Amino acid sequence: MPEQLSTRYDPSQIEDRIYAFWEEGKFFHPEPDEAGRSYTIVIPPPNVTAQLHMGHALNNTLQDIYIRFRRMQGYNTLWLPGTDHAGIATQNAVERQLAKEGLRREELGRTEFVRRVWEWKKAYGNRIIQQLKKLGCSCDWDRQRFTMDEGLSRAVIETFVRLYEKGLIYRDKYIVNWCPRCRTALSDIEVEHEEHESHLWYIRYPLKRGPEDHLTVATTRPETMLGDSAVAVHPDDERYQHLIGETCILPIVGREIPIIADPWVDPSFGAGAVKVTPAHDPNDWQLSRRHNLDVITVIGEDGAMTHQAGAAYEGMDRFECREALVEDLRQRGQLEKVVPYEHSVGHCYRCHVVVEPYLSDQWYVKMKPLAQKAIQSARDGRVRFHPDRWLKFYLSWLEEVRDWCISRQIWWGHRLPVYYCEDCHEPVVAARPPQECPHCGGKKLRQDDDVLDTWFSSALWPFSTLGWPARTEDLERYYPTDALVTGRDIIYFWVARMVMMGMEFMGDVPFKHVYIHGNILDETGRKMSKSLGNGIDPLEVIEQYGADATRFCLIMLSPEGQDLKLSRSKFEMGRHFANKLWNATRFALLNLERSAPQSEAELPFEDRWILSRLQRAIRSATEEMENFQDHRAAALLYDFFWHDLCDWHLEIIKPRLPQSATARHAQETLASVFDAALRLLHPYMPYITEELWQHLKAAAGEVSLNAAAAMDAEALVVAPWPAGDPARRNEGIEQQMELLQQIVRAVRNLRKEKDLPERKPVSITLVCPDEATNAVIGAHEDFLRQMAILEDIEHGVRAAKPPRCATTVVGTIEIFMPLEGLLDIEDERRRLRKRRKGLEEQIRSVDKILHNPDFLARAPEDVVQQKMDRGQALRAQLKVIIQNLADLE
RNA sequence: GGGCGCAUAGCUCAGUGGCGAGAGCGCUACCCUCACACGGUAGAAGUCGCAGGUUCAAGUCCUGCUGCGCCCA
Repeated sequence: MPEQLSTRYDPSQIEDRIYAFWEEGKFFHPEPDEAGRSYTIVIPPPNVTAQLHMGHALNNTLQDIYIRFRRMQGYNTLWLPGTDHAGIATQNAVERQLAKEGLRREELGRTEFVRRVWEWKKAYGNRIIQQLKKLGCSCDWDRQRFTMDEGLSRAVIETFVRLYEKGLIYRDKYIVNWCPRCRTALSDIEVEHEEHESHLWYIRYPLKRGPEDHLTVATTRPETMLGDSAVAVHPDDERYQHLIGETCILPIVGREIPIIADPWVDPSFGAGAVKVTPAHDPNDWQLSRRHNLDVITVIGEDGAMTHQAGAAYEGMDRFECREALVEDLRQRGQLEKVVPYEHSVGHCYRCHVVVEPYLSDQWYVKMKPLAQKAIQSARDGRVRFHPDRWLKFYLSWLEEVRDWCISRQIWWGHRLPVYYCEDCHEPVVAARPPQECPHCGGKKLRQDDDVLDTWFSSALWPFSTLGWPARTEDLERYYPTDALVTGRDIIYFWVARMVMMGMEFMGDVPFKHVYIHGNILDETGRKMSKSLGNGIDPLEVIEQYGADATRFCLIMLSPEGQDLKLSRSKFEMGRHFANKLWNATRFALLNLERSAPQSEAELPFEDRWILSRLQRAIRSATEEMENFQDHRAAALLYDFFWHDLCDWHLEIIKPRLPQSATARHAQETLASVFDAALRLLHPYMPYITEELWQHLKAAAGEVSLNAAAAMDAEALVVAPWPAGDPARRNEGIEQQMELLQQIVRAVRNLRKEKDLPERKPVSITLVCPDEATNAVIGAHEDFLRQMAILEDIEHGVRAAKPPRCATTVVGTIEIFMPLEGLLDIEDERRRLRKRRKGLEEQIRSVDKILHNPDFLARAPEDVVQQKMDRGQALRAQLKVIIQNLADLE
């Protein structure tokens, strides 16, 4: 009850209790057979290893806002949560833990290691889920999924088998991006390119026919020369015509290798001749297929030199070998020169080690046919991006997509449903382990050791989580989902692949809208990262400022899709607003405690005004939310609540409470405006609004206010979104209020400028331009008296100007404040002259426009009219100022 | 090299061709007034990055340039 509410909002007293209340009430859990259109979001599953960071906080706040908004609008709303097994990242994390025990995974063996990862998952995997709850996320936790769950694993196997049978999955020997640290292949997009300042080494390859002649090749990776099997030049390169078909001697190694011609060679690179290392460069590999060259692997899967690299280098790390080799070449005089060279080097996106091109057998998804459908569905507008510029980004990748390497040489993940016959060595792809080889009938089959890329299972997320391949009620009801909220960095990794898989297996897009939000940066504009240590921990922020403040600030600070520079102090704004919300509602509650007598009188002016303003807020907030303009909706609600409701309405009605002829009206208005305001703010600030709304509901019920009828929902989280009521809009009242507010501000300003005490009542005279305006003033004398702290108000069309007074003008209403002995004539003249100058300048600029015949001829009528009105108003004001100035001369 | 984004008050940012260009923080002055000092009232503060162009009208549209950031090659 109200007296229990402290004067400061303390989130720690409320948040956990409210969250438990929501969970017990099962408010987040929809049933597919319930009425209403559905609204569904699947969470971008955080890595099971993850801890909540600011990016998650923003991402999930946005999702929660849309989910809560739609839930209140009456949709059958599902926010499906879960986590992702994050193959490489999780395996790395568990290996680090083992290392502390002095163990390596190879010592444990695969089965035991995987068991340890599951144990680890059990211990730490739920951490981020708890953190999402802290943030207030209204996910349906009963439907929580994990990519390694039995169901999702079945979906993965099913997908693999079907794609294979369709010819869209194949195995090939090819140069892949290999991370020697993680010891696995990576897909193209898992490699991050960085500019490195390095060197270009020019090496002399002597010719066989006469060692005094040589050919110079340039390379950025000299260590690979140990695996060279040719030197290539462009067929049209005149410098080398005579050498094509000859043989040269590979320095140090002494191997004889051919000089070949191939149009792929860029004659402008280095000296125009390139060394060919088929096992360690994708282009060289292609070239070797065309020219039937030997393939010699000199760098192993661990990044160390193999025995094929020669006894001198075997076992050396690739970079160590580079130095040793360059030194050896130098000593033999075969190093022609070394020039500084900047080039882009690939790094593993998980561990940041330099990626090595590595020849191996891997499994691939043939992307073109799948991409085609994904391109089409976005072009057709069945998938829409917000902001829409990301559509181009999405399309540009899909249009040039290369086949996707999906096999990973790690242990944690979905093992490939591929079996090899030990007799005929043919691969067999099957959902269940086959009893015998379909090719030769052999009984001995061994499953492939590799697991699938984690993103392969993530690509199925929008339907695998709903039960696919089974045709479940959930799948029928909630697929396709409505919105996907994510960051731009995984548009390729995840968004595009989900669309491909959704189109392929469900025959429909996985979501209709993709909302791409910005990234969170630190104060200086750098990405927040663990290694820089510049991150702000959202849980600490929640602790310090409250979850609602955290959420509200993230939304207010991040307009659609823009990055935001964040610092801890920015969250103060949210805390202040939460406190304002708390205290204003507390004020309302205190005044609802006593019941006031019924009244037949008409609803007072200020009540009708705030109800009209509320209507405006409801309509705009709803519209903005429907267009994914959450930050605009948040800003306008902030403005409505703080400025219209607290600064004006609450201040005006104070004297009417607790006892007056219209006290009851004030109560009714308070109850209904706060009810609506709390509903509108609920998606952004769910905890505090739920708490306050529960109090409001109780208080309104106790004094049996009509407004209580609208509060019959069990909880705010499932209360209906405020409905617009155009009948409540009143343009005339809003305009009158605007005028009154201007007068109040003008008087306050005058008082301040004349150094009069703020609380001491003064008297004023208002000279109105017409009777209509005079009537408005007359009707609201009490309003002015109260808000501007006035004693006597003289007003009339011909009201007399008092002697020795300060003057100001609102529109064409003259405001006089008698000062008698206090008036400093010189100061007053200065003030009026300054005002005159300002007005003259404005009139000049308006006149300039109005004197332009083209403007009058071409601008729309209402714009012209508006400008003319403005010119007239300014002139009228100027006239008043000049007259009053003359009075002082 | 190609593409995208950003540049508006001291700071962080809103701004959907037509307003005296706004907010929050900070700053100045005065107020602990019985919802709130996490507050109130009033105020100062801006060649809207630069140069052209389109338009009756440009912070807003177009072109070029500069600076910063991101993506792809």
